[in-house]
Amino acid sequence: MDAPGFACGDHAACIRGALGAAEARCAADGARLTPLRRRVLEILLEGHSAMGAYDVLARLDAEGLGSKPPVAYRALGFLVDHGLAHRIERLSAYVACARPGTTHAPAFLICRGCGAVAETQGAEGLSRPAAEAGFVIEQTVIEAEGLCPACQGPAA
Amino acid sequence: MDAPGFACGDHAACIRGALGAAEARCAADGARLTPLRRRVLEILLEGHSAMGAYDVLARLDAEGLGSKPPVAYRALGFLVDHGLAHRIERLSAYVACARPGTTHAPAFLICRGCGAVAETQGAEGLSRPAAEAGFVIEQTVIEAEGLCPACQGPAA
DNA sequence: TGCGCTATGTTATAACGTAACAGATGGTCA
DNA sequence: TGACCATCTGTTACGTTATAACATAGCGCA
Repeated sequence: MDAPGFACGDHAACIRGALGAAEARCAADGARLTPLRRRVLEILLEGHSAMGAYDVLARLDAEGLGSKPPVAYRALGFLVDHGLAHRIERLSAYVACARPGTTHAPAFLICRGCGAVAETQGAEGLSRPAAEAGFVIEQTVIEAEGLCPACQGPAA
Repeated sequence: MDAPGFACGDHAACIRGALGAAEARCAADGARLTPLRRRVLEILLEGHSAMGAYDVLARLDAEGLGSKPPVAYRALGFLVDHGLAHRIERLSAYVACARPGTTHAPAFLICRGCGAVAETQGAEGLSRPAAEAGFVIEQTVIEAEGLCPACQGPAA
């Protein structure tokens, strides 16, 4: 996936790279990328857009890997905790991280036409007002909803 | 309520002012601030922090104004549509707008200690990456979670 | 072997949200 | 005045999202 873009040139390579980075990250953290967790990450990567926890769960169920909500939520929680996936609050959904391995405050562009989600650099305009209010930021949610290039031409 | 702050000097005055501004805004929009909608706005203003739709509904129910979810969700939807309240995605909750009457892309500072929510100016750092990606922004969600000044001293 | 840790499996339920239809209210216009 | 229309409110029923709590399994190691 390109930096702030909606297209990745080679999706198979994109997935392989992300999985490799995820393994490196887990090794560095002393965390275990178990088969279940790895499969959930793959499912998110394959979709290349945000998926609801129950969508992921349906995939797991079809593969015999689990059928109850906590299975999906725990795996997703693990991925989010380790920076391998992000939760999109606006959609109550999850996406694979486009930049695993780097600590970041990501921002997301969400297309309401096709549902694609692009990850970009976190616009840190919040620092100044937070400092003025004496507020200490721990996490940020920065999401924009609109139309991606492909969905702008035809009337939505 | 002060601009980016967590305290309002005089809450009763703060509520009166917000209600007045809401009435002006509805008049300008040709929208009707019915007793139910007005009461929901008052409930949000009294709390001075984010409330879940079901918390609002419980208040309405106690006052005999409605007991079913759609009653609360419709009133909250009206307030959000007219810029009189905002939805905080991170909390699945709602706050009264601190700046009714002005069109804005608000940002929020959410204290995880006391639950207070401060509204600040929308940090528009998203414009540049969006433009680079050819993305047209329609709405933004900009929220930071952390600790307000009052909750930083004592260990959380 | 038995302990302790982490991960996974399962039950049950809580919390959040909405589609669809029914009734009430108030304005307008022939 | 009365028919009509639009909007708001009331209600049923259900769908979606999420988590607490407890049970089971596997693994390393003293």
